[in-house]
Amino acid sequence: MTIKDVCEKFGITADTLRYYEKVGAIPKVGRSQGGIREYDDEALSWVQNAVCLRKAGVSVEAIAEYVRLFNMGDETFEARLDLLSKEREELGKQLAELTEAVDLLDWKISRYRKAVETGVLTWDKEEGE
Amino acid sequence: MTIKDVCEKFGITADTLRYYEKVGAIPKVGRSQGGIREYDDEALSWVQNAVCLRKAGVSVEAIAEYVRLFNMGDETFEARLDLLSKEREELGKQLAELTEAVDLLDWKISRYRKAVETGVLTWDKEEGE
DNA sequence: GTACTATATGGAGTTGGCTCCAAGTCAAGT
DNA sequence: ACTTGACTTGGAGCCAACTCCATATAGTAC
Repeated sequence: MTIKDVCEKFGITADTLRYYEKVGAIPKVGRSQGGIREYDDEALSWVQNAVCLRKAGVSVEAIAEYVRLFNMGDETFEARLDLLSKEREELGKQLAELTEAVDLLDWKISRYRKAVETGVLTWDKEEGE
Repeated sequence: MTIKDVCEKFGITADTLRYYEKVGAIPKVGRSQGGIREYDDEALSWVQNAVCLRKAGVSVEAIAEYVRLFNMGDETFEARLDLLSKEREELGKQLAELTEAVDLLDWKISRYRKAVETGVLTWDKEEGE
């Protein structure tokens, strides 16, 4: 699979993909004789991992650290577990903050729907809503 | 309430608070004769709004746009509703991506717990887990 | 009033994560 | 073989959101 295919598959640019490889967020990708990247299934699953975690806000640095530990072999199971656990904890916090913001927005939106309807904006909670 | 109190209350720096005011993510805060910021309840709720939305990843620019519309008065109910709805939609996507990443991490963590226990890392789903 | 700490301002600097560019190489079509 | 378009590299540039700094003024304790 070429870099272009991978880009399309994951909705990211070739530059981003090369950048991830450069900083180690994915392991080195195999090349053709000509030096062109060829993504196999394993490479793809690394890309998927990186893209998924990045979308959730995990830093490129943390992802790269995981890859580094992975490449060091079986001695690093615990270190990897620690790393993943810490990141998981962060995402838990992030999830709580996101939920809070969603609630805030939903509340405001409900008030503005009413305001658009009635011409008056109120922040009072009313009965029967 | 002084800027320091507000910082402590929300866990952000004074610089950030001044920055939010400068770019309009919160309305101008009242000052003492000497020019020192004095946050009243209304100012506090604007700060809370900004902090909550920022933590969820809403851009400073979007928050400032909301404040701008707010200051324009009742003519902008619909514009504000549109803005909030769009941001709400973004947060919905973000929530889905975050949840996906959490699931990924939880799965990996479960595998690594087993690996630390047994010395062998496997990615096979097993019966009875 | 003096000393000391907090705050104000404008503007420069930093960081993370891309994003773009130049110059060159590779691959596919004709 | 030649053209055209995709891919390569190293490195520069960009943007959002802070973060830091220098200098000056305000408030507080004694």
